[in-house]
Order: sequence, then C-alpha cells, then structure tokens
Amino acid sequence: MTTPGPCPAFSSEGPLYMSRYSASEIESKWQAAWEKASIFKAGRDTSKPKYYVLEMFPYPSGRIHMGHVRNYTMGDVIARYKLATGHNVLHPMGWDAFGMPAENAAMERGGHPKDWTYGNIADMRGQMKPLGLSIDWSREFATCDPEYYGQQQSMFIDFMEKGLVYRKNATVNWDPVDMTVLANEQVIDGKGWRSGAPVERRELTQWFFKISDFAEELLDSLDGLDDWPDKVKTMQRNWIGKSRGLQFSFDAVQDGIDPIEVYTTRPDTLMGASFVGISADHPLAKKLAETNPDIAAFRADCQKGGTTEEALEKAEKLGFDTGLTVRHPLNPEWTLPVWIANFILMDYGTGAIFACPAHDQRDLDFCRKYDLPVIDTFFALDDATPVGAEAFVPPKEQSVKWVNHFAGLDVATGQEAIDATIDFAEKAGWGRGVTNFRLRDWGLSRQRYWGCPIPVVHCEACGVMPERKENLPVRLPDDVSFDKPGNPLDRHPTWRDVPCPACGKPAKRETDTMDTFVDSSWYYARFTAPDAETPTSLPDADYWMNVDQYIGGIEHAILHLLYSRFFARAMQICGHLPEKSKEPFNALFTQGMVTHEIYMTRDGNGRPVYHLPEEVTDGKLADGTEVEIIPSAKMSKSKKNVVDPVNIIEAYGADTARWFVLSDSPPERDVEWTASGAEAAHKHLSRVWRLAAELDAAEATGPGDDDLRRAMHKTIHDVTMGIESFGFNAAIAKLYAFTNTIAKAKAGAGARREALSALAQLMAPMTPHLAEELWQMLGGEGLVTAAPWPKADPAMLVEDTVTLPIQINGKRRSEIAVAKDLAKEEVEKLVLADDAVVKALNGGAPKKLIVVPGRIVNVVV
RNA sequence: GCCCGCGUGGUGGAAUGGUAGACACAGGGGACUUAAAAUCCCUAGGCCGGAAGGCCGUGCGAGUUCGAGUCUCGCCGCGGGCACCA
Repeated sequence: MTTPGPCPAFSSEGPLYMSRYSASEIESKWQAAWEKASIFKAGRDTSKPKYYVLEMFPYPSGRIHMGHVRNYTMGDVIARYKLATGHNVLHPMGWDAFGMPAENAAMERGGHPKDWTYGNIADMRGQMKPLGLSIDWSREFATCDPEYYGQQQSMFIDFMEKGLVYRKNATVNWDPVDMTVLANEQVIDGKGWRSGAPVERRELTQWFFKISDFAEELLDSLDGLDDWPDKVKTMQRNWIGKSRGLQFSFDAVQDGIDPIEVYTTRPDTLMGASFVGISADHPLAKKLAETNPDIAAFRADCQKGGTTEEALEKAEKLGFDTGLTVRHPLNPEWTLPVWIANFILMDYGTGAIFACPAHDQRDLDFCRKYDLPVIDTFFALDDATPVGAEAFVPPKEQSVKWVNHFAGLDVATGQEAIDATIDFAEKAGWGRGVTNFRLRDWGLSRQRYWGCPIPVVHCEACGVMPERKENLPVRLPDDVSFDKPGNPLDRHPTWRDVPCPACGKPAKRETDTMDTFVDSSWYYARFTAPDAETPTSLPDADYWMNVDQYIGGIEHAILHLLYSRFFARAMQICGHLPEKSKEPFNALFTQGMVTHEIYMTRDGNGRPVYHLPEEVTDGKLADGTEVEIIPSAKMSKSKKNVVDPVNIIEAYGADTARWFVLSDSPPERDVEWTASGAEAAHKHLSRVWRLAAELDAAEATGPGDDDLRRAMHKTIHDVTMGIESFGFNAAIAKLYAFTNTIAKAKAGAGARREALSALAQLMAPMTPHLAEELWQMLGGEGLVTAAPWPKADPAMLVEDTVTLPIQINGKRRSEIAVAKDLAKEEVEKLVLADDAVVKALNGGAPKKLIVVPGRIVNVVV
C-alpha cells in the first residue's frame, strides 16, 4: 500500500466528521482495519466449507490496467460474497514473472531483467493494494523466485522419470542476420522485427512434454466440466482434434524408394486420388534433395517465412513434381505422381497424403494450378454436375451417390463410406484404421535467458542427465549482458561448466529455459502451500484443491488451460496433487477484455506511431497533430491503448473504479473504458453515502415501511442471484433501483435504516470500503465484511396480483390485472371480456387462446 | 486460411421462447440559486398524429412457432485463438 496517512477510523471525531463522501479517507481507513483484523488470511479450517477463488495472475508489466481491475474485482466480489456466506476462503495473488518483455527492456534500456521485473512487481503491488482486494498477501510469490522455479525444476526431473519428457527436433523462426531464434510475435510480415531480414524455419533439438499421451483423456474429461463455458470446451475439443482415418501405403514404381505411408480422414475418396503429396520435411524429400539440386532449392523455398499455422495456411500453395510415381493400392496399373507440397505438415499424421481434388478445396486449387486430374467420386443425389472451380464437400452426414465405390456403396453418407472403407481396407489387409489427434506435444524449450533453467546436464560419457535434486535450484546467473542478440546463457564464460551429476566428470549445462506456460501451469497448486520445501504439500493441496472458481481472459481458452489440465495430471502421477485434482478448475469464468480506441499517427516513412489516451485530447496531440482513431481493440502495450486505473483511483477512489468496471457491461463481454462512466459511478456512491448521512431518526415508523421491506427482500434475492450467476451488471442495476426506492420512500427511520443496512451489505462485495463506512454510520456491529450475508424472506417475495399482457395475434394490445394464482378458465373469461379482445373478435370465436399462467395471454383471431 | 464468439436506442447495456429497450450515461425541459457548481423533479427508440392510437424496429435474408433479441439455415461486419506474446 502507499502511505496510508493518519487513520480516521481511530480519530476522536468518528465517522461523521465528514460532510461529504470522501473515498480517500474512507478507503485507507478500512484497508487498515481489515489488515488489523487479518480477515483475509487463509488457513485450513475443517469447521467451514472451503472456497478457493483464483483469478489468472498478472504479468508484471509495471502498471496495472483496467483489465486487471476488472478481473480482480470480479474475483473479489466472489471471494467476499463467499466469506459472508460462511466459507473459509482462499484468495491469493502472485506474478507470472518470466518472459520476453524483461529481456527486451534490458536490451532497450540496459539494466537487468531481474531488477526490472522485481521493480515492476513492487510498483504493481503498490497500485493493486489500494483496490482493497480481499487477498491473502502472505501467500504471494513470483514465478521468477528461485524458491518457485526450483520446485518447478524438481517436478521437471520427476516428469523425466515418469517418461513425460523427451527431446526431438522441431522448427523455430530463425533470423539469419541476428543469428537468433524469434518468437512468433517478433516475426512481422515474415521478417525479423529488429533485423528486418526474411525469417527462415530451422530445426533445433528441443525439449517436449508428452501431452499427446493424454489427448484422449483431456478430450473425454471435458464432458465432466459442467461449470466451464461451452465455448471453451468446444475450442479445446477442436484443438485436440480427434479424428479417425485410414493409414496405408503407396508402393513406389521406381526401385530403391520406400513405400510412402499416408494418413487420410477421407479414405472413401481414394478413387478420386490425383497425386500423392509429401511434406517438404518428409524423409523422402530430404533424401531426394541430397542428389537433386532443384528439390533442394524447392525445400529451401518452403523454409521461408514463419512457423505459425496461420502463416503456413495463408502462404501460396507450392508444389514440386519429384518425377517419382506410386501405384494405386486398388489398381497396380494406375500410377500417381509424387509431389512435394508446402502445405503438408510433417507434424500431423505421417507427413504424407493423397489428394482428392474433387472433394477438397485446397487439393482442387493445387491441381488446377499444376494441371493435375480431377476425378469425381460422388455426386449430390439430385445433381451429377462434375466439379468445376469449387470442390464438392457436403457434410459427412449427408447422403450422396457414389461412382463405382470399391466397397460396393451406392447411396450412402460420407461417414458411412469412411467406416465401410476402413473396414474394407482392414479386411483386404492393405490398410488399418487409425485414430489421430491434431494436438502436438508441448515444446517447452526457449533459447532465452529470463525463464526457468531446464535442470539437465549434457555429459559426453553419460548423455543427457537430470541435475541432482540436492543441487536445485539451478539458478540463473546474475552476471549477464544483453548487448547482443541470442541467449546470454549460451555465451556465459562459466555458468555452463558443471560436473556431470552421474559420473562427476566435466560437463555442460543445458542453456534452454522453459516456456513461461510451464510457470503458469501449476501456480494454482503452489498457492495452497507457497512455502513448502516440495512443489506442494499434500495435506494443504488436499484441503484447498480444487480451485472452486477460476476467472480469467478468454484469450487463454486453449493453451494455458489445456497445459494446466495436463500439468495437474502429470503432478498427480508424480504424487504432487491428489487424485481429485486431475481437473484443477471446478468452475471457469471467462471475462471479456477491456478495450479502448487506438490513437495513431505516422512517422516520416509512413510507419505507424501509437499514442497513449492521456496524450490525446479531442482527437489531437498536444502539438495539434490530428490522430487517426482506430476502433476499440484489446488493450495492448504495443498499441498504447491502455488506461491507467491509478488516475481513476486518485480522482474518485477504488470503490468507484470497482463499481464502474462491474456495472457497465456484462462480465463475459468486452467493456470499453469511458471517462463519463466513472464520473457517474462516483455520483451514485456519493448519493448512497448521503442517504445514510442524512438519515433522520425523528420518525421511527412511516406509512411506506412495508413497501420498502418488500423492495429490500426482493433486492436481496435478486442481488444474491446476480452474484451467484456472474450477473454483476444486472445485480448493480437492481442496487441502483433499490437506492432510488429508498430515496423516494415515505418510510420511517427504522425501515430506512434497515433498508440502508441491507444496501450496505449487498454493496459490500463490490464497494467494500463504502459499505464498511455505511455499516458503521448505521450502527452495524463489527465489520460488514465479516457480517453474515442477508437472507431474503420468501414470504416477502410473492406478489398477489400480476399484470397479464394480452396479445392479439402476437402483438400486445391490452392487459389485465389478475390474482397470481387465478385459474386458467377464469383468466380466459376475463380475457374474452376485455374491450380490445371483444373488438378484435368482432362477435366471432378466437381460433386459439393461449394462456401462460402468470406470464402472458395470446389470442389468435 | 482454420477454430470459437459477438452484433439490441445517440451511448453502455436489460430481457427462463412470452409486454423489447430494465438500470445507467449523454441529451431536452423544469425546480433551487444573485449566478454557477452540487442536488432534486419531469422527459426520452423511430415515424405519423393535437390526442387516443397506429405503423416500423434487436446487423442482413429466409425458416420453425400462437409468439423469436432468444431456436435453425445462409450471408455481412467486428473480435479472440492458431502451439515461441502473456
């Protein structure tokens, strides 16, 4: 926290010395009171149900932004609500502290990534604490703490022992000028971000986690995640990409060439095969390149550009005819050419395919380009037009008419044909049904300094050996420089030199560090025992796990969440988590992002230059230059469309910022920051404060007491439901309405005090400081944070009469007031007597009369 | 290119298949004030109409239904992810 100043809570004048709502005084006072009472410190307590709420921890960029405020306020609402409903709550905070920006800062501004990172953490902690989050700060850690990454290294060694880690070659983005590996984000339009040189793909030996071993399990278990959003589960299902297909081989016509093994999910279209395609990285392509300079040149062509799937998919489809031919498995007389194609991935299936251009658009485009044959294998039932410019790709469930299908099909769906073909090939003995996954193993090697060192040693005699656990953590050396590109660990004079953990002879450390996704794949488990001498402490993990509510950005829907699910399983296998924690997150909520307009000008070369919102007034910079306004997008440092919450907190207080980020948009949707919204939130909070401050005790009772109580119970019910279902904006709308009701009520002071006390309690999860102040002003006992959540009296929620709208032919024309439980027949009588209905019927009888009890009536004439 | 979302007044948004626009912002009008700020009250989707009322209206086009913002299909636009940004 920033210096809290003298604490008004203990001033002799009490809370009413203020004549208006003063957030800064209130907020520091109650933060001190919470700290004094230690009410957010979590400990095991079996007398209460536990509740673990976790928001995705932040990257310490140095400044918090509105996205953080929104994310952590949502988690805080849940945490405080659960505390009030009698739970033992764990709500921790930490830092995802390794990663590229620290190294970039070191390169750009000098200094050390460690100093930059810990400095940022201190700054951000200082910006976060004034938000008044109910966090147990005693559990805080950063992933770059040796105490954390040492435990991660220990687990890496455990994973090695269980066969969950291996090495293989994989492609990286290579900058041929800087002679360094580039991250995908450092490849801009196929060029290195610093050198500007065209990027190449290059193979390196890298470390991998065997996540593919868990593909089926990770897929099947999604079905049990009832409190995860469907969209996330769908994305993960598609990412894992289970498919059933046929694997078989084409024998080469030429001597000395091995059969080409292909995998296809559409074996039913084998009679439409046009050519056999192999990846540029296929062993056969490599072998041919050794003697054929044209093929070598073509392969080199294929290495151009970045490694992302997007880059590969969008690249122009290129092919090279090897001159080799293969025999069709169903007709040895039929030979097909073998092409090398840049769109075939070595990582998927066997790295070789057969192309059926009639029923695959990409194959068709390729065949038209290189003048290869197109053979229809099936037609629509009512249209036998041969394929022209567009491939015929009906859904697999649609029946089609087959042309001379070898398995004897005439009219059948694609799926039926696939199944029949696999069956046919297996019986005939030339192919086998194979289940494949799109999911690839997790490559975790990074050729960078600021990450967790991979704890292995390369020994000439013993090979690749894990470091001894007693030598952990393998610490990052501090004496490194970032004056040239590449990994400083690689060029460190002594750090690499270590004795082999097995034979003791001189050996070399691994210089790759781990992907930062590794760090974030188990932090949730570490929070249950952040100081343990082992990665976790089982009694603590057993008590606190699983995370009951996980909250974070939709941008993590696939990678982070999938990796975490894998890690939980691997940790469980190694004894670091209990069996029940295979799925570590019981419920997931994906919040929308905070967006903002982007302000851009261009430099002399026409390159974009971005500007922070505070540099822009009325569409102009301070020097009068007009900025180009680009529509709202995810806040990002590189685009500079970032809003600083610190200014908002200084101007209005944390409660206003919290109230605003919850009120203005549904939590799962993006929210655009607006200055006027914050102003309005602050006005409202001032109004609530005034209602409490002006409470006049003169009239103890009044004529409207009962109505106010009804409104109170209705609001308690609605707000409780709203919080439980993440409908924070709707809950806040109810609180606005209730405040209006109180302000206008004719009720006496007793009922008003009761209503305002309930209002304070209901607002407490969202605006905890103001709620404490109100609670104290109204004479509440102790802290409102510790007070039990109010309960709505069901008897006060029932309404005895309802207004039934009457529709005529689906359009609202009239309404009647009836007793809530009035019999359907009675309602019908009243409806038929209604003026508008009588007029519409014009003496006739209705065609249909629909009565939805308590909701609506529809008369069809 | 592929996968997943989203699209409602001037603005943010509300709405178990059942009165579209709750609640709020900006706007308009008024009260209080010497004046302003603050506060309070009224008003408010569009079009026609003095009013009563009517017609249109949830990105576009079809469909299912007594009834569609909500469900289905096809488009358009925007956003997220695409395995080395975190």
